[in-house]
Amino acid sequence: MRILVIDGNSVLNRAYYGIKVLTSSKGFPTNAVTGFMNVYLRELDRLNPDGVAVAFDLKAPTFRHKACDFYKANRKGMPDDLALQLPKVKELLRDLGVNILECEGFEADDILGSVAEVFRGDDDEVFILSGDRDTLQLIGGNAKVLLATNRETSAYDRDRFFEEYGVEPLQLIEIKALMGDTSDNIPGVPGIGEKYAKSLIAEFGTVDNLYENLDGANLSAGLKSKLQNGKDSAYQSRWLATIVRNAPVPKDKSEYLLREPDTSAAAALLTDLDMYKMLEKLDLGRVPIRSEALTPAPEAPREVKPLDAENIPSGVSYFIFDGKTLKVFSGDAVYITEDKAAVLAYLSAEGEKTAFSAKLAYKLCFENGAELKGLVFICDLAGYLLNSQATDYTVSNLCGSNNVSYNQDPENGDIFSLPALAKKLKAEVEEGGMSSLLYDIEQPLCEVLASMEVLGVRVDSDGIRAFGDGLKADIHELEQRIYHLAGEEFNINSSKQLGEILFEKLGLPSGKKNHRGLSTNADVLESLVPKHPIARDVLDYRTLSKLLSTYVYGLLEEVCPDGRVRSEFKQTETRTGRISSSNPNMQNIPVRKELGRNMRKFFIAAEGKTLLDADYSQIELRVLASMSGDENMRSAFLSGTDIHTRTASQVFGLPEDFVDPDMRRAAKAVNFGIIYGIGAFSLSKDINCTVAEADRYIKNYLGTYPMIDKFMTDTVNFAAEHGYVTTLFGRRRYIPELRASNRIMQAFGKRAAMNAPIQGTAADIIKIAMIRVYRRLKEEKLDAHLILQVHDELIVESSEECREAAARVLSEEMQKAVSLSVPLTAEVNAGKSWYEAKG
DNA sequence: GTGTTCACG
DNA sequence: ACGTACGTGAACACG
Repeated sequence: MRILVIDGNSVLNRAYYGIKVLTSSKGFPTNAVTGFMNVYLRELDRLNPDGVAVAFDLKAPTFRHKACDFYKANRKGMPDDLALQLPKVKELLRDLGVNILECEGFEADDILGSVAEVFRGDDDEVFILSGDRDTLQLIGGNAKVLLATNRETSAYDRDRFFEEYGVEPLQLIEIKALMGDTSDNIPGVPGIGEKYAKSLIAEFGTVDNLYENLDGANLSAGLKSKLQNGKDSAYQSRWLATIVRNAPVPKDKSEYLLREPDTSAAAALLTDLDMYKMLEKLDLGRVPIRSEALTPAPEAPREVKPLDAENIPSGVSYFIFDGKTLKVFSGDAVYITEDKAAVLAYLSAEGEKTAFSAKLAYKLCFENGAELKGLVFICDLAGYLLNSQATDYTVSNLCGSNNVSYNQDPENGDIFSLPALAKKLKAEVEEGGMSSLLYDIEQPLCEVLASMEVLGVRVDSDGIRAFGDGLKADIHELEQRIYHLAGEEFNINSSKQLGEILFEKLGLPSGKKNHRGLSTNADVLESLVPKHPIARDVLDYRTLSKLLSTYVYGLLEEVCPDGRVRSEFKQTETRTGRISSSNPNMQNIPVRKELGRNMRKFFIAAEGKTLLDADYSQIELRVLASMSGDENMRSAFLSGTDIHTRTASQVFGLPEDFVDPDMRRAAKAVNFGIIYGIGAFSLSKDINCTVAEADRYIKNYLGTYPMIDKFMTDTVNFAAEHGYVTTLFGRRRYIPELRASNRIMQAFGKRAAMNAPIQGTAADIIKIAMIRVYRRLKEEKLDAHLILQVHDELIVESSEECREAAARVLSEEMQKAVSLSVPLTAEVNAGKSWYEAKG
């Protein structure tokens, strides 16, 4: 039979270090479990074995059959967040019917070797899966080793091994005896490294043979004495490196067969860990979950019937609308229709409605002059508030992460589950203090975004095409110049090929490395400008081709037949509470450099209309001033002077008149850095100074604004204690990274913790402003409509007549959206195009 | 499908 | 000795 034997500890360990951060919504680490299962399932699928066994070290393997005191004495203990996952993997494997082997006094690799001994029959095939190259010594006979990395697995048989090592698999032990292995605390012979070890064993075959013939061997005197002195260590190391094959594993082959899985238990465990992808991979998505903690699923309704426009369910109802099919749960029946008239009749009828998601319903209503009535609860938005870091919000995912049992009906499980889910979400949102955030901000905003998506923005396609033609000509010219300078034609877009030209052929100095080669990013190219003319050309080429492919071609593809583009504004996408924009992304249209800024000339108002552009001035810094309560920063904003000049003046201790542009630039960089959770290294790169200088700037800054310093410290402490941070309006962001064992990860968590309350509060504020602007334009019956949002900027398309009134609405509603301890200011400009209106 | 690069706030 | 600002989306190359 064919058997797969896995070194559980080693594969789990690789998985843990291979995947960065992955946790359940409750913060339980799942990176190792996920990585392990991915590797396991990949191999299971590929090999289709009859039997599987997973070997683990027993809990306290301080000494084993090899009674050496130092053995693994200083091997570092498992990180906590890996140790937590070990029992989960075992439990999951048991649930899936996989045999787990643990033997007192033996390590996992000894078990592998022992199992291989059991399967030595002519009809047997053994595949040993491990992340550890030590295991390669087990190759032989009918045993192959699969060496697992996170990305792929490479299979080693005897020939492949010989090709790579030049010796037989068993001789790996002899090599180790000489060279040792620091990760396993095998000493080897002092002074003998990999190179000598390999060549000595290639020549002598074994350690024994080497020592027997040492005297007459043709080796240098130094080498000989090293070997002579290290003889004891060599034999001890040889012993340590040997995987034993006599662990007490089952001798009966049938014991290794896969057992019947307990799918219910596996599904419950995966659900608890928020591992929904895995649930689907294992095809357990519809398995009923046994758990007393779950909110019971509603009884399946008695009937499923078509929805009739003449006979709409009234009263309390729940609906799911995907743009085409409408499913309504009301009373004890489910109604289904794809008929637009019936959908509109339902949506515009009275009655208390709960939606899974509502934007598509709003859009349908807008497009047909109907009104969506009675909507009181939107589930996906509630789910987003409870955990903004999920990747997608589906009924089954939300049920899973909120302990609601998902109805297993293959056709209508979603709609059947909705009432219980909504009830639970509502309670959770309230519990989290986010009711107002949901009912006063997110839910009303949904209608605003739907309206913006339906309206879209007019573009000048001919203008874009003409601009693109100009770019094309310039790009062609640059291409020719670059090929000439390089002495050959190559794909400039390929950083690999470009790197070869720059760093190998032209011999230019390379800067940073990324793990795929040498970086060719703008920073590196900029540093090469004084050294070679090709650098400038490549930079220009990059700028132009970015404009052409992303903006010119990308945008033209998105233009609707009526000459407008309709971006999608996603409300459950970002972890901070911002909205995102896609197809096309209207939030990253060029503006900083003049060439790109020209793109904005092609976003125009419709005939007889004008664009109004309003943007908040320094909203994030004002939020920080207000939330931290720093008097110095507050008074800076109250004084009304330029904030960066003011900061420079205070940090450098000079009157504002004495602040030169460099000082202002530095102050500005620190102001931004503070918002992002500053580090001296990055600041120094940003303003081109030494790390020590940057460090001093930061210290001066925090000394000048002591309450900002305290606010940041308090925020990180709160996050460490509670696992999340909040905005002024109670929006949460969970920061599981703070619990990671990895320092780099933790540092990232700290920065994210410092940034989220600021970025998130600013996001909350502009959302409030959007709702108020939308409502007031409607109340005042102005021919003016919100069409775009770019984080701190709102754009309204208005008739010429309503222009003044609409501008007033924008400015007033943005400024008074919320009352902070510093004023919020917004500037409004008008123009025929976005370029003009931007001021 | 992932990584690199670069556009925005 | 590490790798270094926060949050996004799109195009392209490459395996």
